[in-house]
Amino acid sequence: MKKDVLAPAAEAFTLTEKLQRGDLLSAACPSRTVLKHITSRWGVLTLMVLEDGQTRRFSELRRLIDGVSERMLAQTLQWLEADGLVNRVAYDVVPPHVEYTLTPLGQQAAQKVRALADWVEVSFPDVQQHWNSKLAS
Amino acid sequence: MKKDVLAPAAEAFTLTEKLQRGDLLSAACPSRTVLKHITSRWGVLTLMVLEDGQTRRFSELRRLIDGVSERMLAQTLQWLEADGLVNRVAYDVVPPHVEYTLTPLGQQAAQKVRALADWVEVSFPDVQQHWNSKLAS
DNA sequence: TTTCATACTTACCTTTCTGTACGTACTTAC
DNA sequence: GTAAGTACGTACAGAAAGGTAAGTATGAAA
Repeated sequence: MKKDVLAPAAEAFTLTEKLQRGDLLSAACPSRTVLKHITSRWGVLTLMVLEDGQTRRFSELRRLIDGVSERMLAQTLQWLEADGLVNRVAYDVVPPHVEYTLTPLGQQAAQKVRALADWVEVSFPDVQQHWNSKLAS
Repeated sequence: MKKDVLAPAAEAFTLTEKLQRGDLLSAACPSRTVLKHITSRWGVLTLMVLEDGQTRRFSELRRLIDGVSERMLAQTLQWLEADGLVNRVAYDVVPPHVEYTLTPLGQQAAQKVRALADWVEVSFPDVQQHWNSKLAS
């Protein structure tokens, strides 16, 4: 059984690497991992929900994001947390209580995600129309 | 065409369906399919590359998007074409020649995608720094 | 007293994704 | 003459994603 990898192995690269902008078109660029987390099936929806700045509990997120399983939500939140996009605060109480919020970095990402998501929702009728018109051919 | 055959059901559906905005938070909403295509591993990169408005040949895209296999690029382009985001023009010549462009709808989507991709590339150093700082804990 | 809710984790298994390899029909370059 | 490029389609297989079910400690509600 293998453990889920949250972040790639740490290389001892320093200044040069840290300061350089990622290049998504290069297969080897680790920025692809970040894109993967953000654009993952549940990552997009999670960021979308948190984008309004509200603090949400795990169970709240689970209810808001229709269809996520607990397993996947937990995994997605861990990815986003590891990337520094979401903040996790756990209270050590008996019925567990954990709160999630976006970090400043996460807010930025979430805004881009929301813009895309909004576009999809708004433009969906157009896409659907295209689907329908293709059926006739 | 077969539209007539489907008329009763289709007719009752059309208005509601065409005019309604998608709801990505609902598991059953078909707009999730569109999001899936756009945010798919190669979908994002394909839209990114086409975003500059240039017409690209299949092989060009393959070279620009480092790491895609022919199979996946073809599949991705078919999804985007079916959704009305990209335009495919095939010339019936012997060594195949096919050109891809964004449709107006696709341009809109691509702009949102590019904004997100740009953010990822620019903010990647921050994420990386977060990865590194976590290693110490 | 039994049940439920919380925030996960883990094991197990199914579904989906993705890469590799091969075929094609013909032209151009070497 | 031979190899390479073009834009795919298809079959096969391994990898990854994702769902389901079960377990946990405990307080609160029924």
